[in-house]
Amino acid sequence: MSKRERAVTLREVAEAAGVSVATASRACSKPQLVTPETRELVAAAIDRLGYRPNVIAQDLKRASTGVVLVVVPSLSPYFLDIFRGVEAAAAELGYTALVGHSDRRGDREVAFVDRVRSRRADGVILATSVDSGGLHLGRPPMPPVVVALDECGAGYLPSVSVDHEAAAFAATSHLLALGHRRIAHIAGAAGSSMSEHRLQGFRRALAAAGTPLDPELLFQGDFTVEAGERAMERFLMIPHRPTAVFAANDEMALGALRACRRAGLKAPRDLSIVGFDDQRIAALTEPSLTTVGVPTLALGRQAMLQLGRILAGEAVQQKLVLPTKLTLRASTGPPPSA
Amino acid sequence: MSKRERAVTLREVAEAAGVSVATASRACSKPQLVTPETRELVAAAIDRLGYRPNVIAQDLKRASTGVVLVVVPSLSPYFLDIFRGVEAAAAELGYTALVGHSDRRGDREVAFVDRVRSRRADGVILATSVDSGGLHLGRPPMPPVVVALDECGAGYLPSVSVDHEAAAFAATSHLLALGHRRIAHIAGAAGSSMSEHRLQGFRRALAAAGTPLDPELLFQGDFTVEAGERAMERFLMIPHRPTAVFAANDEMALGALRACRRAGLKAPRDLSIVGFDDQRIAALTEPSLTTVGVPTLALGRQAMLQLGRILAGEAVQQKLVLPTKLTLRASTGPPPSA
DNA sequence: GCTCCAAATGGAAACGTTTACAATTGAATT
DNA sequence: AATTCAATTGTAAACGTTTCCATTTGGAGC
Repeated sequence: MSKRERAVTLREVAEAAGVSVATASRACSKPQLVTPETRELVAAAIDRLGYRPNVIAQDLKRASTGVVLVVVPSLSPYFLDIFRGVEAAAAELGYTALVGHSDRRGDREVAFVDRVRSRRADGVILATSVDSGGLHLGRPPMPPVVVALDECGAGYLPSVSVDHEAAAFAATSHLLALGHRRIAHIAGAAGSSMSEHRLQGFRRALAAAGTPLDPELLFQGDFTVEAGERAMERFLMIPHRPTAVFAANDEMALGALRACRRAGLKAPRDLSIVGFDDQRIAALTEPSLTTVGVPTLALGRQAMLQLGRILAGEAVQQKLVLPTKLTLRASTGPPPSA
Repeated sequence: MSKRERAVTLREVAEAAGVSVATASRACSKPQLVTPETRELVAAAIDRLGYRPNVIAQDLKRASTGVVLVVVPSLSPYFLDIFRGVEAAAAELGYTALVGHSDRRGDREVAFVDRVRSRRADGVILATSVDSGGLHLGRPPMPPVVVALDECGAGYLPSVSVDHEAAAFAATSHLLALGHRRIAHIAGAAGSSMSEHRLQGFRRALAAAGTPLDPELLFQGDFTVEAGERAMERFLMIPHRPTAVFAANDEMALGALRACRRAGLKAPRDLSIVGFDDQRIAALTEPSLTTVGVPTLALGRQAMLQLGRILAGEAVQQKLVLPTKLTLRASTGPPPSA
């Protein structure tokens, strides 16, 4: 233990000011209940002794901490945008937001939710794949948790998300409209419901256009740049190779782009590429990336507002869905044959 | 307030198990002090009632939280690497690390340090520019704070950093050795001691080589990609333009690179560029970036170890300096005339 | 001058733990 | 059989606040 000297308590302040502890407490937190003179007295004592309230004691008494935890799978700019959205809304509601990253490990997710169970935080926002995470929330009562971005497959947790399926449908339709017929898909991490919805949207768009899906044009990725590279390398070895690729996120689209360049192919001349997420980097690549924009800030903001309602004991809408926006940039164009 | 039902307390567990609160407490935290039978009894009751200890109460009693806060200026991958270093060491020492970002705002830094003053955290690691931040730590006793990456100019806080000046000297010397004589520098944010040390190293290298510094070749940046672009645009307008540029971080080097490409210049053929930090992206740019590697993980790790010592009441070495490493990649070469 | 009331204050009980101390056991030592 | 001791448990006092309740005070209204 530290040999740091004991901190100043409210008792000592009260003594120094010549008032009772109760009055000192009131002077701090409910100034209107105390005469201006006593207020002055206490303020002077606080200043003189360098008193800081012990928030842990306050939290224990008040049975709440004013802290919400935002759990993200990785500390990447994308998720941090969601966090920023949460943070802004949290500030408005008088909460403090802190980030924690789960590294996509279920046990770490549970550890964060446990912080709520053990009263170290008031609520949790999970911007992570709940279903894959093995997050078992155990017996009721359900802790105040809101899922952001993804949704809770089991349906027992409120969520704020986007319609991944519809967005993927739109992205694929864009490629079809440009004239592409052989379109490949690089799927996201297996077991993530986000990945599955995006894949379904892709499938539905092809079906709607009457274009059969060649199983060779489907690659099981995991959201990393490397997966994108491997996928594209595979696609390029197919005799009748695809003229367009729809990746389930920007990172994989980037990997695909890089593999193309290495193979001497230029997008969009030889091949069109579409990403998903509209991460900052998507606008900066060469060529810039056509991608599906996800309203990360709004997602975080709404998740926090939902959580706020839950914490206030209000009822909340179980599923909130925010709109996406297909952003056309330089990586897509008509197929080479056209 | 929430209409959530009151949580199960240790008292209820004790009653259910037919033992005293003290025994129940011991069964949880000091199992060796209790007979196996009682242990069983308590465990069963805990399970039956779904008891979770109230950590806030524990913290209050123990007068410590086991939490350390890592304050970073921005949630960028670079700082998150430092965080990861802290996190790993924290886990070894039995602490939990949480990130907070200050947005380079002094008041936010102070707010985080205040969290330890008000006992919500045991210590703080500041991976941020202390001197510019207006962080006034007020009267003693000094809270347990360690500065990482930067150092505390005023010298009243222990720090773990690298020798920015020597690293900048090495980077500049590399360019000189390649034959460059007109070398420009894009400086970091004004008021950051890191920026100043890097600038000094640059100056000293030129001086050591007997090369005078043209004031036109010095640009005051702020660590952003945009600053790098603007700097390079300025440099390219100079009649006798530089053949090499040393940027105070990778982001600005990237901006410079991009401005070059737009101007139709190719690195390293027409111009050499050196960055600082060796962020992940440095290896992925086209061309890949020659840059000064900063041991971010080790920096975080050592900072946490220092903090651990302080919290244990041990004396610590005031300044710890870790080595950097110049990583040669594809963005540097001999000047065009050579 | 008396009552009544609001405002200001103090005393003390909470909040849910941990732990110092005391009390109770039963076995081992003499 | 008396003594000592370790092991196990219980009682109660903390930790630093907030807040309920009671008490004191000084006017205002009669």
